Amino acid sequence: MKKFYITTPIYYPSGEAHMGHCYSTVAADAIARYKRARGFDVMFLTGTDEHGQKIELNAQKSGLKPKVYVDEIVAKFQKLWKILGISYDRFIRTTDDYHIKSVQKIFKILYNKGEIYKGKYSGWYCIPCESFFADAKLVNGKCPDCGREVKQQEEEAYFFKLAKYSEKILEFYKKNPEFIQPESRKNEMIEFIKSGLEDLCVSRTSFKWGIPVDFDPEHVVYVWIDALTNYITVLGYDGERNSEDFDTYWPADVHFVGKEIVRFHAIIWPAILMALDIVLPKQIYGHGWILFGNGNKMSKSRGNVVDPFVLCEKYGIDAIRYFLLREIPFGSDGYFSNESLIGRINSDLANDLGNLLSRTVKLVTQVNVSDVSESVLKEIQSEKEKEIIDSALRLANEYESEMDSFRFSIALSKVWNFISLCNKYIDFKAPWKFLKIAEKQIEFYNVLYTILESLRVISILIKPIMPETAEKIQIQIGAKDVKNICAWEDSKKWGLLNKELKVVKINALFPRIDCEKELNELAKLSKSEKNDLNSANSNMNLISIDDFKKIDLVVAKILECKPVKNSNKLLELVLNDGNSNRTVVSGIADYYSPEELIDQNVILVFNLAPAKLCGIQSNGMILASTDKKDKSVKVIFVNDLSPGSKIS
RNA sequence: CGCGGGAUGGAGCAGCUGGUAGCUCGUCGGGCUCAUAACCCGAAGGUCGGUGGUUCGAAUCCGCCUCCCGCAACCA
Repeated sequence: MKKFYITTPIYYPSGEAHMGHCYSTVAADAIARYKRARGFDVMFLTGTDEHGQKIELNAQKSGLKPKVYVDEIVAKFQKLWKILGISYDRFIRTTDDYHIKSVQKIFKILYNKGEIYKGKYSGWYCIPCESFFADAKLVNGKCPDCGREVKQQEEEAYFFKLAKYSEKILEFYKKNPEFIQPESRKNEMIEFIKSGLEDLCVSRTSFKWGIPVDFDPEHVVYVWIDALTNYITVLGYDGERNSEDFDTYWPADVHFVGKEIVRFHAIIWPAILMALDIVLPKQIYGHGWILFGNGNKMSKSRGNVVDPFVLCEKYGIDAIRYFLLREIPFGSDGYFSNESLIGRINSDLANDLGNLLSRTVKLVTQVNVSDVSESVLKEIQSEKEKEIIDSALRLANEYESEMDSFRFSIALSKVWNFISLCNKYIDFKAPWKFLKIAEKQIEFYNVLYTILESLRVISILIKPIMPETAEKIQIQIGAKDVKNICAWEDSKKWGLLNKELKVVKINALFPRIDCEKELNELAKLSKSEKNDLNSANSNMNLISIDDFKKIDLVVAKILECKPVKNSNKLLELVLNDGNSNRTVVSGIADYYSPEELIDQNVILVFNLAPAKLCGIQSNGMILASTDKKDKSVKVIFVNDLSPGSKIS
């Protein structure tokens, strides 16, 4: 049996699962289901990448141990996958015992081979902050966080010899032109490599939440070797002996990843594998992003609910799965809005597909003949039927070739073209005219049998993407419990349905949604969510009067103002605070021209630590507000107060 | 000259190995009544960001320009 190994990225559980996670995962699930249907032995992997400083910090903030903190979030991911019908075969957590052990072994092997060496990471170190900073990050040669002195200091760290693989990787791209998809991302990678790779720092001592390097426990393994190796450790690879799963499924047929992490998968991951003498995965597919709030006023004012739990519950998982894969071409970015979601549900799912099924089933209940023989049917088939049958039989192959290249959107649109053809066919034949004419019953039957068969084909093809809907269709057209008519290959055959038509009328597949009403409801929902959040925050973040007194606020007059070079957001201001002048850089260039600001009095945060922005030192900040209504930024002017006045 | 993506009827997109500009949604008119006010037919609507060039002919190739959006730098 041919195997197919597909993976999603392992997600970082530092926050809730969102639409973006759903996108990669639903896509991978659709392919996994599709390949299984076509007879592949599929291994579909997803999971979570649970180590690192950010998790450590978040856990600390919530007063939890890191593992307890991630356990909670990971459970939510798994719950969401269950709701969405994600048919993963394995779920790896980088905190799983077997993974930890394998990573330690892999690290050691690479070290023994000389692929990893102990080196010195040098940089500017701030002792109180316990942090390293690069040259560019320093402010006046001092710590950007606390403003204190920093020292040039060296820290031990392990490095992976990434640089030496530059040529080999480029060569690999050449030999395997399909390795990085889509094409445009490959060019980016090539450019990146050509600009020069450096060895990669693969251990940290600055935080503890990670897999300890077992022969040097001061260090924890940094994300690269910890996370990327999940694709092989899950199969039982531990660097020493291969496991049965590894032999069966590796190399991966495709890693689905977001475009932001293509680089890690296309450069670092291959280098690690080369160092381990393991063959490389066949393909990295970098899909686009789902974007929200495209400046569309309508959707903004109405609010967008993007909580996948809420949306699945409201519209059903198949609608969401369909929308994600149909609306946005897999390689490009696309916008999500409640409006476009409802639009798709109404026009594609309710009107086209749902209604086709509904009208057909109703008509079938009114036909007065059954068990018409094959030969009689063939005899009365006209050009129109032949056109439908032809298209139906072609459809599966076309669909396959799109799905094999992960072009979900095009694959689906082919199916929907066919659905549209079926609707046209019914209208052309107008079978309802034959309803009460006895001698026309066979023709009546013929039309309906043709559509039922078409629906059977459709249901098979959409099943990987819309499993529930496919099943509902098969029940209604009487195909559910009939053997050997709804497997994948049956989509390439005609006339499999029982000639004795048996339909089951149930509820509409996708009830039409009143768009206006629904959008208002969703807006209310998102509003109440926001309010909950606000009230929660106000309870959590109370500060004392002493905290407030730490901030010195002073009225200052803007004397000069000019744009900052190489920046479209920053303005450089010279302020007089009553005693002296100082420079402040402010990110308000989008909202104010320099002329508007000169001679105005504003509120200055007097004792804010200096910071360097675009190379200019900023001493303090001026107060401004983001308007709740239109999100514009407005500086708070206090022209009736004189410069130097204290605010308390 | 930091890197990259984009500018096509009201909206979202396809076309970009050059040869009468397409799709979906929306709008308007008509048909049908089996169906989830669904379905079918038809129409209006674009000098394909601007400009110069190559060509018999350019949305499609080349030069220049303008504007948008990511990333990077950075919104103190």
